[in-house]
Amino acid sequence: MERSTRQRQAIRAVLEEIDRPLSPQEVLSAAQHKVPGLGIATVYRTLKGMVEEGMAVAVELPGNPPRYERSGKKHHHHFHCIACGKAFELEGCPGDFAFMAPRGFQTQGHEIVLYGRCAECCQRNPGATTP
Amino acid sequence: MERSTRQRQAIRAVLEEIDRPLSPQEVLSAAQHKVPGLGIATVYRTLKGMVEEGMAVAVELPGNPPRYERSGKKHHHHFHCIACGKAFELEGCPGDFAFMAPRGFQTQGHEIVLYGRCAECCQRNPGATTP
DNA sequence: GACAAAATGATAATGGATTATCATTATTAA
DNA sequence: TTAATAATGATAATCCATTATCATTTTGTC
Repeated sequence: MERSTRQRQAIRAVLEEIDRPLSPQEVLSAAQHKVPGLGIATVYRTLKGMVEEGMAVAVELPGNPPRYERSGKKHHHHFHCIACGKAFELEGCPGDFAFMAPRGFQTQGHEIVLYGRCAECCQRNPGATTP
Repeated sequence: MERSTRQRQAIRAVLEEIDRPLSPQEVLSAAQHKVPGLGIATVYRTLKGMVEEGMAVAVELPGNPPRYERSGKKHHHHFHCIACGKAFELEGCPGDFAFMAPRGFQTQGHEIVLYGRCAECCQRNPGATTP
């Protein structure tokens, strides 16, 4: 039977509260503020369970192990900071890209990833930013 | 000293001839037609060397180990077939996506990946295709 | 052709992420 | 409360891609 433990509550809360895809390690760090002794194995187990239940989804960014965000959000994409490594959620999507596919190909979906520096990293080491 | 071996010639030829990003295993299979005894270690070694020389670049698709294509192509993106797993090159790019980044973020690049079925896989199991 | 050195191929070793194990702890229903 | 058992945490084990090792082969030079 599914039991409601402090650990699971903490992990679920973290994914509710932090609106960007989190790696298992990031989930661990954040959830340990709520449940100090929390172990990484429990994080993996809980994330896996949440994905199976449809409560969370894995977000795959090129060259990285999966991160996790809560499911149910509307179609969106991500920003990957090359300085701190964090992933962020972007709002909206510029459209359908099926027209890019060669003749005879059947497009079912797409992924867009922006790379650059997040606001925090731009501050830390200033330069041109999105106005 | 850099020596020109049959193995390297074969691996380089494969990347010239096949215009889509290839995994080390795909490179191995293709190059073994030219050099039967070719080993996977040589493929990894040669690909690594080609990237260092700037002759090839790694292509990272979400959730996959790097594939390799020859460098020098103009800005483009990729299509990933969910049926056969092959990656394909797409022509052109619909534009700049920096406007999608939140205020304060500095965008330096972007990646687009289309998912669906390649022409060959559509044929094998027909359905709607790009007209 | 002979030699020195780079390259190869087979495979063991490595590294990082994820999963399994298992003794201990915590939750839930009675 | 208690009993039954699911969940946890520490860590060993696993998995897979990639790299290192090393005896053998091949290349380029004389």
